[in-house]
Amino acid sequence: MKGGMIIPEKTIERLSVYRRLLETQPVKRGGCVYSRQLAEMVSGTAAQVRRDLMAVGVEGHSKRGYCVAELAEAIGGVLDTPEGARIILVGVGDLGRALLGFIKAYHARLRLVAAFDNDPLKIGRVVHGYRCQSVDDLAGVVRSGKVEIAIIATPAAAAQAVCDHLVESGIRGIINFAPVPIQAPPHVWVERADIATALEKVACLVRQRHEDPHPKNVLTEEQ
Amino acid sequence: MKGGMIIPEKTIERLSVYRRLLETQPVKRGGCVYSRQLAEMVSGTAAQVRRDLMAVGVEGHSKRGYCVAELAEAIGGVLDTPEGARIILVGVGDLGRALLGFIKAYHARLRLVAAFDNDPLKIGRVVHGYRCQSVDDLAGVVRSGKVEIAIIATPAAAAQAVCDHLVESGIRGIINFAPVPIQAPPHVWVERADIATALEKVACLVRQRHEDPHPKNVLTEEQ
DNA sequence: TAGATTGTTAATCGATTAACAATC
DNA sequence: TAGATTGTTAATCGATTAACAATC
Repeated sequence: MKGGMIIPEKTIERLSVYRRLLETQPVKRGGCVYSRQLAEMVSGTAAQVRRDLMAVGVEGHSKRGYCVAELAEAIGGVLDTPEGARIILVGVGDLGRALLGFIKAYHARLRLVAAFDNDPLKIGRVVHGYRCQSVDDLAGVVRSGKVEIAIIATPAAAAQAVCDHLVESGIRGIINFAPVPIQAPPHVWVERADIATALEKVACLVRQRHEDPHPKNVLTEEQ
Repeated sequence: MKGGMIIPEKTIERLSVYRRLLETQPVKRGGCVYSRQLAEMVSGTAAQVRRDLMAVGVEGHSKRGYCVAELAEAIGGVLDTPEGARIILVGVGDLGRALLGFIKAYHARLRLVAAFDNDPLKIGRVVHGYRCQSVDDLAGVVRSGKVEIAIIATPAAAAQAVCDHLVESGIRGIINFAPVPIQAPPHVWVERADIATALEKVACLVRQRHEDPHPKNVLTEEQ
């Protein structure tokens, strides 16, 4: 990949998935994969896989495909912060607990700096090896710990206020699991992770498809 | 909305968000909202909101905007299954527990038919009011309970096998929280809900933007 | 009326897919 | 060589945004 250019959002998502597959699949003979094989694993097309891999700057071989080890390393060069991204979690309920488990599993690439809650019963308790702190300490920790990313796993009612504090403290990216949209300035990337919407979406799509096996798009229907 | 047509995926996602905002925001004076106001709440454009609302078949008023109550009801007509979508959960770990909490909060629109795990210590236990059953009963429950949607919240290693059982039992939609892609036939809608990818994506995007404040797209760069 | 908003079409933008010369 | 695959450009597709007549 040439320097100073950005990789499309969707490509980044797929690169993350490709790498996890490369790391967990049993090693292919010769340690190589074809774009066609990766495509099959993600239910995509070989052309798309090759286009995605263009962005990471690895070279394939017309006979052998791509070297698995080299590919995984090159994707890491695109996705990873060398020392691991510095991250905090706000909201240590059931979902927060689950997220701490995820982060722990990815400890090589993600550094959890702190976890926060406003419930006095939770403050001081240790979850998945991380101690829960008071949200009153949030701004200080974000600033002094050079935290780049925050996960909001609070109830809907608290999300915007937490977001505002994070932005003010210099956060750069937020992953929002609260079932409500939050507003942040354009220099802060907000990733929606809205479970309620995902559930409603699938329920609706499944019903749409059931009721009409060959539906047309409402906005582009031909007469 | 005219019958027999499908609504774009992205529009469905936004309709879900609009409705939740309409239901939770303090009622505007006169019980009306403008497309511009909804747009601001979701950090979108007024044109997009109006285009989305075209699909639900409500009429706005050039002086008053849209009637909140009427709009929320009309969105429900598009999104909701009248009796609530029939859903199951597979995997009652931390994440599964959190999801049961979410589903409980949406009990009017989602009917949890059952929750499953393969851990003998969990089977029989009650979580958020739902009793955990053995995965051995999965196929039978899906078939006899006419379950449309399943949530996979298992470890990565179990996801594909669970998916296969679900598909065989006649499931119509799957939301996959396991950090691995699953393969299903085209008549089954699979929605990715990959937390590991979301974390890696935001970490990468935040870094990209930091290193180059005015980046170009790697694939469409002009010379 | 003047001004703001809706409903809708056309233009733009970005992402996916098709196609194919170059390679082994 | 013949055949499959890569790397890349052009074509297609779908989603977003701009524009504007109709409305109140």
